[in-house]
Amino acid sequence: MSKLTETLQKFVDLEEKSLKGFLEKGKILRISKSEKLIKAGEICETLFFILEGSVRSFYFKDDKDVTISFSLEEEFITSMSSFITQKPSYENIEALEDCELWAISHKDLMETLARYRDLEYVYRQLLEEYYIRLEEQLIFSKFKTAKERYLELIKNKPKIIQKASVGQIASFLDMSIETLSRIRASL
Amino acid sequence: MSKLTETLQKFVDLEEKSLKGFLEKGKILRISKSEKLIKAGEICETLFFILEGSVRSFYFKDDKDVTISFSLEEEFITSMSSFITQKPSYENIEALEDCELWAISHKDLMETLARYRDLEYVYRQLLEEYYIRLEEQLIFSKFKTAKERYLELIKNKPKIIQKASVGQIASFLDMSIETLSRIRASL
DNA sequence: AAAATCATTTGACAAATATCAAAAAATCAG
DNA sequence: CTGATTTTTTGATATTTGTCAAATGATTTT
Repeated sequence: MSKLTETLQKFVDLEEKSLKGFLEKGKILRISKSEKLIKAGEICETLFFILEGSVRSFYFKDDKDVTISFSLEEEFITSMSSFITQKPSYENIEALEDCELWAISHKDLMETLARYRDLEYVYRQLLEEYYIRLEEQLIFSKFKTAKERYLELIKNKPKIIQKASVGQIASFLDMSIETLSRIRASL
Repeated sequence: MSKLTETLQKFVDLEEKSLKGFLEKGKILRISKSEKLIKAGEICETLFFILEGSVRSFYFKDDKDVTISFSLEEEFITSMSSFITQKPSYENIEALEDCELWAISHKDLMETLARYRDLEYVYRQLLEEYYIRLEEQLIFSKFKTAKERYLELIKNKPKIIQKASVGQIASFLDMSIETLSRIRASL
């Protein structure tokens, strides 16, 4: 749990009561490999923080599933667009391995943010951080070749290589399974 | 200026003094076609709102410039990562045509957000909106073919077709000038 | 352990797009 | 207006990556 506290305190020291108010609104939950946190078509009511484990977010394109992101320990994860708009999600999120998560409902989060000014400030900074990351991902996908994208993934999230299947990684990197297999063979 | 007010009020009715406090921190500025709002290498100190005109954001890849986004009237624009982190920008932003902008400095914005709670809330919602848009763009670029990406641009931002050059649009859509030219010929 | 299922690799070929070169069209300067 | 420059289009070819099919390897089930 201190992982969550540390992540929150990265930006500013929160007052004790804000931190406490926030933490006690959440629940710990454990899910096992392949279980879904969020299902396409449903409204995403929950923001998760990964205490242990890793998850994968994906869409369906025709019949195949296409990976959008991988998230590891100490990251917040939700179907952002569904969580924010409270409309049905297009995205699925599933556990890549057994996970321990901290979870807070949309309603509780909104109430907590409204109550504690310093928490609202932290939430804003989190949003900013996530925005920048997404922007980096977009630019990265524009500028790099298939091989460079793979090498970059190894550098940034090496753990993913062990935890996700070739198919999941390939769709994340926007290439076919075969192309990824050939890139790996060439290294 | 009421365009800016409307955009802010889209989320919640701001108190009169918050709105006033915010608006009077900004300045109106006019720039002519091709002038730069933000230059790569410099720290981006300003958040702009486009009252009239349109702008283009781009990076340099080797020697060529690659368009990252187009922004039209009634949108906020800045080099988000530089503005947020206050580190040098990798991004350039230039006017596609003569523009009228509203501009607020990072320092003034931060002070204003700290002073007016309801403004901070609006800023958060703006961030959320921009996040969702970026996410859509990322997914969109993953799922569509060259032709579909062009048709989507026509649907979403038809004005851009008139205002930007073929080269600018091609790099935005992640294809060569020649491919774009052929797609246009085939319609 | 053998059979069955699933995931990954390899090969042959096809499709999409990029690159290079040149022609045509549009824009600009004097 | 006219020649010069730039932008866009068109054509020929090369490259990258995808698709399909088969082979190999790994994992699970009985």
